[in-house]
Amino acid sequence: MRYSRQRDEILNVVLSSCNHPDAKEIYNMVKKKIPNISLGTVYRNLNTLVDEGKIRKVLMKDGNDRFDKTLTNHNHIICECCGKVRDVDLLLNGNEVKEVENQTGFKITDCNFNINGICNDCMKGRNC
Amino acid sequence: MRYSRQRDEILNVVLSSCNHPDAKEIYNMVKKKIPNISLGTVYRNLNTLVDEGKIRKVLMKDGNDRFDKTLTNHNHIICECCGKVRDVDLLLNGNEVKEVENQTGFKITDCNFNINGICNDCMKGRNC
DNA sequence: TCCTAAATAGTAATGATTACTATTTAATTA
DNA sequence: TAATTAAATAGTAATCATTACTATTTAGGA
Repeated sequence: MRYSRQRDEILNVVLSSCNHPDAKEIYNMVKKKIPNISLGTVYRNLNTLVDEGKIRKVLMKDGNDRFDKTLTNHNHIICECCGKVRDVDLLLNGNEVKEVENQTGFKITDCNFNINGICNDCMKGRNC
Repeated sequence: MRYSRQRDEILNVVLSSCNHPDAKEIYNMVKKKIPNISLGTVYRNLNTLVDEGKIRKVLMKDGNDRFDKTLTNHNHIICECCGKVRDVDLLLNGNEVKEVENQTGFKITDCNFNINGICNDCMKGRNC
């Protein structure tokens, strides 16, 4: 793995993000530092960084995946109204894992919750 | 909602499926009865049937969604090796829902688990 | 049978992502 | 320090599931 300024800036953008940015948003942020960076470079390096375990990918049901600087085990809740993504401390406990494994004969490797809901702002009509 | 033979056959195919077929597989099955059916018609009617609550959509992380005849609340476990999808009886219980709602300020509308694992066949080297 | 809006077939468009290729560059070696 | 080479990039084309569009067909009521 060779150093590249592009990958370095991409990592910085994700690590300094407060929300869960998607590839295009990351691309636009990095462009401020490296104006001629290619979108393909952003995608390639995001995947590399995920493979290295330096960031995580959040799979969205509309297919527009997002990226996450938080590495501790957690899941996400997504506002159906405004699309906001929030971290959630909720995991399958050991008993639940065993129960599913017994029920299905599968060996669980990982489990992510796609929780859908309405956020407080949208509930109060602030957004949509 | 007007009757159409196309929608009727599409529903039949999903209801008589044992696995969780995707749109292309459904299209190919229906083509045996209605050779000149359009793929767009299959997609449109699958979405209509989902909206009507007659079938369900299973969101896959590769973006190639599948369809499910089972309407009772359940989730899915997916084999990372062969792609097989199996139903799982596992839901958030009331306490977990409340806890997440308190933690996030979101009102949960629905929650689906994307559980990944290795199925028995693949574990025994039968598939991949 | 006639009429009209709903549904279809066939094709084009969309949009996120990946693949491809000539060029650039990190970093090793002489 | 300069030459070398494989890894990484920029820019563009391709992919692939899905949706949009439009002329044509059709269900079902008058």
